[in-house]
Amino acid sequence: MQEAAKLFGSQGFDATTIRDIAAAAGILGGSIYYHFSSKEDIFLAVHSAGIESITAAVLSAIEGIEDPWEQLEAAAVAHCKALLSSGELPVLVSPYYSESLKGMRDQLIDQRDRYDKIIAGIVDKLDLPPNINRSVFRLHFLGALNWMPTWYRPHPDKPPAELGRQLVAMLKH
Amino acid sequence: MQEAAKLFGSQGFDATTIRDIAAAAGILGGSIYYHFSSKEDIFLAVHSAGIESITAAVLSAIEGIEDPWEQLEAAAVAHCKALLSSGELPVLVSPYYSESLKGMRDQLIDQRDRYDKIIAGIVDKLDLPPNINRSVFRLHFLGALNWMPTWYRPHPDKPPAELGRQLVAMLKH
Amino acid sequence: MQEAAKLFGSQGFDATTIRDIAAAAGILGGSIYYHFSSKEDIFLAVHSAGIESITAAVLSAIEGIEDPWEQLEAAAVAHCKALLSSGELPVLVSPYYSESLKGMRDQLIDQRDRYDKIIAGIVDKLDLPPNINRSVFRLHFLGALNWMPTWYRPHPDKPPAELGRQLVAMLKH
Amino acid sequence: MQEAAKLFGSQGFDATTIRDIAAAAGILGGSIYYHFSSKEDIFLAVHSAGIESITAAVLSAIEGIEDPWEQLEAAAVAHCKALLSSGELPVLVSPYYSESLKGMRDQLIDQRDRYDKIIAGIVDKLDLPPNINRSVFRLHFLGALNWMPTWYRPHPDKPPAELGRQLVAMLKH
DNA sequence: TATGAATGAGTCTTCATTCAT
DNA sequence: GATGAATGAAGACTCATTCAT
Repeated sequence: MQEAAKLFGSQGFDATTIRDIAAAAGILGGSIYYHFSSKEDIFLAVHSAGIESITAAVLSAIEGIEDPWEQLEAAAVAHCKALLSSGELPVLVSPYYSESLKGMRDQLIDQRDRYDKIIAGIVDKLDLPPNINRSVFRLHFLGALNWMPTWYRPHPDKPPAELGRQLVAMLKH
Repeated sequence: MQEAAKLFGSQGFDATTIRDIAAAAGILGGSIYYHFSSKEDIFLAVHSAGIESITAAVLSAIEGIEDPWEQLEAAAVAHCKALLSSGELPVLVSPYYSESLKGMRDQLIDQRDRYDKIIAGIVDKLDLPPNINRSVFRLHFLGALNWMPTWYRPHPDKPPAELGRQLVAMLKH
Repeated sequence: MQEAAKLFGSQGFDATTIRDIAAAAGILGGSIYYHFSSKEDIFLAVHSAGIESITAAVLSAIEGIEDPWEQLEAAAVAHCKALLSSGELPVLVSPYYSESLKGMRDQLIDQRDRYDKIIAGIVDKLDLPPNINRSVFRLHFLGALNWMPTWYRPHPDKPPAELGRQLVAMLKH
Repeated sequence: MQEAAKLFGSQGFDATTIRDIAAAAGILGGSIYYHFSSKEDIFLAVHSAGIESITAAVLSAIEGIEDPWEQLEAAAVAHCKALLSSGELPVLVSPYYSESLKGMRDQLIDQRDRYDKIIAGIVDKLDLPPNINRSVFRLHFLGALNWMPTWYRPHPDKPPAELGRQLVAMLKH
């Protein structure tokens, strides 16, 4: 599953083949089916574990922090680290960009739901101008974060954590 | 090309087949190759046209506006409209999520470059606290925008334009 | 037809496309069908012209020569020149190597027949040991000649004519 | 591979489809790719085995023979038998007649090289008039032999072996 | 005579999946 | 638990051929 996470995370669902995953795990394609019943099954498992891990990282990061803005910053930083410091990067793809993923759409959304709620909880406590819709705020906040893998290339001056801090600085009034 | 744009935009590159595109255009698969020499070729053409259209929309939206924040808002609104009001929606996918797209990465980035520069021009004139990195600002701004197709479902209360306005409201100090 | 001869001669029947030929002739694929009714048709025409030209070359080369061995040498030299000094090289492929050509087999053989008879006429007059079968002699003679394009690369020390002379020197007792 | 050899040998590379080969082997098209990674791969394997088999046949045929002309005859006979008595006929096609084969040209020539050297060794020891170039001699000798599949049809009066004997008789002074 | 556009069958190749061993 | 071998559907792409203009 670690190997699968790496592959799905770096190549996407369609471009990752069962044989890729098997090879990375040191077995043959067919053997995968002893452990999982389908490619979607693997993806769901990997996705779930990814969400789990990012959720745990965020929860532990905001623990003990009172101020909502500071919580948001801690969450952003944790999210960035989990997403960008590859290794076994959490799959956080959008069902939007792949027809194949659409079949799993509902399950994927379910898995992500708990994480979304945690962020929503923080956003709710934020001191925001009345014209700001908190739901849209959350979606744009997560959107900016999730788009990062698109452009981010490791660089000493801009560590993942810094990108999270900057985002919150941009948003905090 | 309009049909191809719709399909690429809604299903992604891998999941869109040449036959899908041909069928949508009312011809057969093989006939596509009279007009384009490969699937990548079609994508590049569609992507280029998409960028072109969104660029034109933004340029015309900010024309005559002096205040940078107002420009940013106009740009965000134009971007949202172009991206979300389907019809001939501009393909603005991320090469990150598809191995196949990675082969075109450089060309895709080249095409997007001019648009990026326009946004960068606006961001440069913005009155921002010194601790904000303008480059990161631009990337998060565009990231939030580009992630929208992931979650947006048409709804009378939240027209595309409103999402753009909200984003700028969130960022403006 | 000159262009078609060059292409068929250098790439073979299967690898030469109607569009290749058309492009070489400065027109478009479809336009070919005003002049020929099929690809096979073109090939047959080109093949026929090729045989015609090699036949003419050989006939004119042996004209006025009395001695059969000298005739054979003149024929070999003419054959080599026609086959190897490209330009519009005569197509002399073997229906053996291409399933597609097999459909035309009989017609191809008919066309080649007259040329074969000329060589057979020369071989008949040759002073040969009684254990040599003249028919096999002719076939091996032509076989060696026709295989040349396989290995021959233009070289000042070994001009096409010399290869023909050598072959006859090898055979003459 | 035996089936592939037969097909490549009788129809050529282009006209032999993967499905042909698979069907002859009693499996489906896709299954081929478990054993070979491409059509060229199969051809190379078959060609190599063909050369190997003809080489072995010739080596064993000339073993124990001292006289070079007798060696040449033994070699010619072995070559003819291997080439014409189908069964698992060695592919010995010419890269000249197929554009597709040209891509493999160098590898094909490499494979054939060892065999060429064996024949060259025999030709070197031959008692030949000084005006005969031994390299050209070898090429014409092999040319006549390799062209045989073009015209040979099994016939009790002219068994493959006899054709080899005749060729050497024609050449021996 | 030539063009532009389309057809449709066919080609190689890929890949998730199955299953007997 | 794993392997080797196969399946079969699907995909991109090619190309001879057709035909209205």
